[in-house]
Amino acid sequence: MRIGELARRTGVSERSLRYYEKQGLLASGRTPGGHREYPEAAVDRVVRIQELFAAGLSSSKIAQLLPCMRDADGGPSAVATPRLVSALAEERARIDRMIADLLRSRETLDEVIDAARGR
Amino acid sequence: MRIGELARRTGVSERSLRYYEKQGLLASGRTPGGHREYPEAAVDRVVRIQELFAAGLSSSKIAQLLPCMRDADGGPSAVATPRLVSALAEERARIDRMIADLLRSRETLDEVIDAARGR
DNA sequence: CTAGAAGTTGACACCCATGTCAGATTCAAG
DNA sequence: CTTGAATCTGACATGGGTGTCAACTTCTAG
Repeated sequence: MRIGELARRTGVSERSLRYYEKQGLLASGRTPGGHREYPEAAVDRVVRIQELFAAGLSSSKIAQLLPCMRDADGGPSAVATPRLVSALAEERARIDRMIADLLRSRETLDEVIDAARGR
Repeated sequence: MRIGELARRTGVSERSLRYYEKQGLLASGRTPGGHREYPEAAVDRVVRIQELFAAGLSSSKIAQLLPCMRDADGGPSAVATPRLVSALAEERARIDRMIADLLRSRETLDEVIDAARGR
C-alpha cells in the first residue's frame, strides 16, 4: 500500500511516517517513480512504534529494539545483545515508575471529580 | 525553607520551581530582600505537580486543578466547576489510554528481554 | 494526452518544560 | 565590613516528534 493509506489506517500522519523511515524505524520499497510502497505488516509495525513512542522511548532505542521483536508476520527476530537488554531493562523500570505516577494522578483527578459531583 | 532546599528535597531543579511559580502553580513568600520562602507543605505540592506533569497535563490545566485538590495540610479546597470537571474527565480518559499503552509496551519489552535471556 | 489526486524532498516553526549562562543582589558567618 | 554561598531576573538554547508550506514529480482515471 502507499503512504496515504497507511496514514489513514494507522492514524499517523504522512509526515511522521516519513520521519520514522529517516530514523530507520520503518522500511519501504519504492515504485519506479520513487513513491513509497508498504507491505501489509507495516500497519502493525507503525502501531507498535507509536506505542513505544508514547511509552517515552527515543527513536534510537526503538530502532535497536525493533529487529528483536517478534513481528506480526512471525519473521526471524534478531536476539538482543546483553548491552541492549540492560538498556531495555532500564526502560522497563522507567515505564513501571511512569505507570505508578499515572495511577496516582488518576486518583488525584478522581478525588477532585468526585468532590465536585458529590455535592 | 528556601528554594535550594526545596529543590534538594523534591529533586526538582530551582529553574523549574521558578517556572512553576510563574505559571501560577506554586506560591512563595518573599524575604525583605526578595528571596523566595516556602512553607513545609510546598514539598508535597511540588511532588504532586511533577506527577501531574508526568501524566501529561499542561501547566494551565494543573493551575485550574490545584485549588480543587485536598492539600496535605487539609486546607479548604475550592470546588471544580462543571466545565473543569468535564475537562478533567477527558484527562482521566487520556491517562487510562496511556496506562494501557504502557502496559503493552512493557509487555513488548519483556518479550524481547525474555527471548534474549532465554537462550 | 490530460487533469487532478497523491506523493516527493527540504526547510522552517512550534510546543513547553527544562538547562544554562550572565550579571547583579542578598544572606549569613567570621 | 568582608567574603563566599545562595538567590534573583532575564534571555537564549535544546530536544524531538509533529505541523505546515512550497515547488516539483508521479500516478491513474477518463
